[in-house]
Amino acid sequence: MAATNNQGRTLDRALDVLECVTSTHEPITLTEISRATGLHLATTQRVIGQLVKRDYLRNTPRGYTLGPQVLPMSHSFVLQDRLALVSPSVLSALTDHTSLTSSVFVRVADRRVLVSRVEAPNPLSYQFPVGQVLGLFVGGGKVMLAHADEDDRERLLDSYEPVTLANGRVQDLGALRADLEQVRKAGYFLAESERSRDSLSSTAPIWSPDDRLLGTINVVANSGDVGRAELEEHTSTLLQASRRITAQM
Amino acid sequence: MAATNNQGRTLDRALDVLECVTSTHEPITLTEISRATGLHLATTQRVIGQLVKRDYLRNTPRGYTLGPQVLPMSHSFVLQDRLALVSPSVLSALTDHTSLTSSVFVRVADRRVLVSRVEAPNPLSYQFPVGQVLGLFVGGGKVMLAHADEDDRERLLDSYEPVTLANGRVQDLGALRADLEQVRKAGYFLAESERSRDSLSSTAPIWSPDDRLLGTINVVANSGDVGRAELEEHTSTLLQASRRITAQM
DNA sequence: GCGCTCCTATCATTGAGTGATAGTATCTAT
DNA sequence: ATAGATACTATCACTCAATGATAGGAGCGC
Repeated sequence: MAATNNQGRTLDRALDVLECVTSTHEPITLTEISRATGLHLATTQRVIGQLVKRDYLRNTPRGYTLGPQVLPMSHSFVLQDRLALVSPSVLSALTDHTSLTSSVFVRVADRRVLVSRVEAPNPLSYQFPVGQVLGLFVGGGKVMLAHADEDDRERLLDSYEPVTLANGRVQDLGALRADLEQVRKAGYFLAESERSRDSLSSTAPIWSPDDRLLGTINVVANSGDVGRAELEEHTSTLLQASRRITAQM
Repeated sequence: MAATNNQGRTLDRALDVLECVTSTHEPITLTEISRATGLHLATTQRVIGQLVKRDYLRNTPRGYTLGPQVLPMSHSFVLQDRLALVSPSVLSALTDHTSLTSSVFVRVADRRVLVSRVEAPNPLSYQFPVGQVLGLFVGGGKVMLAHADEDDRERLLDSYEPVTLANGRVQDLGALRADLEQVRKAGYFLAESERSRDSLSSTAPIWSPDDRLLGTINVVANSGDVGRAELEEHTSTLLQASRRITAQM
């Protein structure tokens, strides 16, 4: 599950367990965790015991789930993190101008995580989706991947396997590389039903004042409501929103 | 900061560090964390190094803050936890009937944590407050304290120091005990400007089908908008909402 | 310059984490 | 009922990773 380093092993293993329960969005049993993480059953049990004692995990009849102790951390993160603090007002303005749902993602390990979102006037889902984890190989994830360090990017691409997009197309490594090149050239990426069907999204990178990649910002629409050309017209607004965030960092 | 057990020490200490950064809602330096947790500087540094490497902490110029890796855990918790899943619909109905903001809290260690909230038509704050941590000695916290196990409750009361409520009254141990008795007798608690000024709240316990305390549910209003008598009238609605949650657990 | 604080790196010691083993509980199938 | 899975809990000797004292850099103010 993670690098098998020999320093900080105990903590690393505990975090492996936590992330294992996190990525499974259903209750998971002790033995399943043990298998998924590759840890000895006894070790797994000891770690879990500690995490349960401190309310990071909870033991339900159907297996272990995350415990309520994880909530204060996210709450505190949102109050501490500069990007999370700055994003909402910029996203509100962006959604006002475009009437589209807008979001900010940041890179976490080999994924991206939703940090802030403002729903369009006609909201899609009720559930608060902050913390949702998505991949780097489809849709707006490509923007994050395109601007990653070269060695980092190549490491990720080495493990890439072709996937079928929501629009039916099979995306092989060549097509992905072409998109990444396109992202770097154009400065944004417009995805047509890549991650979910009948949706269009446009994504731009967010840069720090010293030109490091902080995350991505995007707008998303239903294909029925908005056409590709119409979305293209919002490109300058999107890029401007990105720069407004940069200015406040 | 936590029990100085000799089993699971490494993990316990790491969690101490995490919770230390969590409770401080501002960046905090290495040495400050070392002092606050009582850990050796070298130990603190090693733990932090691991947590940073895995994006649970982040190193800003002004000190350490939480990292984006904490967000997926909360997201997953909300998708996994029965109470968090059930609460929103009940809270929506409660807010519809009362026109008041309604919330569900659960106990975490010696505190309570906001798990779900539905804002009143005239929303108070924009910021998403789920994960906010509050105490057990004021306002709705008393409901949670009143129904805790006796030894647990006495342990908490042993460390109690009189506090000044937002309404100006000083609450000594006797007054607190009287309120707890009142909570158990009446089955709910009406607080007048205890935690924050010019606010009224009414809080009821949430029971599991086998009569264990799961959390609390409450409604809160501005003193200007709603009087005490008016809030009392919503008591049966509040208790009914609590029972609706119990029925779905 | 000196002194102070904060952070990083090194390394011998040791005790906490480890994992094999055995024991218990629960369920299904026959 | 009995057998036989499967899932979980408890025990304990070994050993390797966590520990913390120490020393070394980096930055800041006086």
